[in-house]
Amino acid sequence: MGYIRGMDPATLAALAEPNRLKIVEFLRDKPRPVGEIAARLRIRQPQVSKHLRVLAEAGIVDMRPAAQQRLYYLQPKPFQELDRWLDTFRPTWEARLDTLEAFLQEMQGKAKKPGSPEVRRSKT
Amino acid sequence: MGYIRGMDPATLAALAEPNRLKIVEFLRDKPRPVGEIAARLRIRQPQVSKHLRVLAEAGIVDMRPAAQQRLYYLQPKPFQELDRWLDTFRPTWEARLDTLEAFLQEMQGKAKKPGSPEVRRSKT
DNA sequence: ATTATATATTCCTTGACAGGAATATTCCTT
DNA sequence: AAGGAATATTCCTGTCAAGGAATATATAAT
Repeated sequence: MGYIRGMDPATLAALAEPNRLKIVEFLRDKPRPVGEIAARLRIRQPQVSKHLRVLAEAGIVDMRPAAQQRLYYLQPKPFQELDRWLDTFRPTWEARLDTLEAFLQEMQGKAKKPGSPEVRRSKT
Repeated sequence: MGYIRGMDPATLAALAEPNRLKIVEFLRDKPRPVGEIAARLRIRQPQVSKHLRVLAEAGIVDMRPAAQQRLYYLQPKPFQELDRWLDTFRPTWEARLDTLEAFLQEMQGKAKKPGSPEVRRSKT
């Protein structure tokens, strides 16, 4: 653990596995016991338990025992973290084209070769 | 390709690799040539090219040639997609505790669990 | 206590992937 | 045309993660 600042790759890695992503989406509505997840997603129970462990270690889910069952549910924190991370890209989305043009200009001047090549600009 | 609806795991997989995540963050501000990325992140050039290929195949970056250089820049679409996906969880974040409690109630209907915390419903 | 139900863990095998090193390719310069 | 600079690709190797199968653990019911 760590990642005081920035996005934790572990969160993304946990979500990147297709079956785990489906599990997360299945948990979106309400907590679910392991067996129900396995039945719904047609994954064998041991694999579901393993995936849930990975998700839990990433802080994406937590669990509450209920009799022999274990009710798994989502934790908001990783999603909020991901959301905040995405926020840092919004400025880029909008200014992207401008930045590209500006940067191309800048590059051509800054390129350490004298006699800079001609700038190719796409027509609009 | 595919994934008409829902989140594409490939996007997450591409972002999950630590070096690739750093590359993406480095590209946040403006387009960069491969060599600059390699120098800044202290990764060997071939590995950077490979990572960029993965990112490109995931639609996260695109490229524009400038002389012998290749300027890589971010593509907004995957981020927007990720953002929309996150939106589908927002309702859950807020109602999470309620849902949990409600579900536990329902569960307890057939299985009593001792030590269960008192139910506090913020629902008026 | 024994049995049943629900879940977790272990062992094994296989495939994917990341890094290193060397080489190929592309484009510019002279 | 030849050489140089920037980037891409290939081959190799080690590591790690995911699924299958079997088994262990926890809790409940009888």
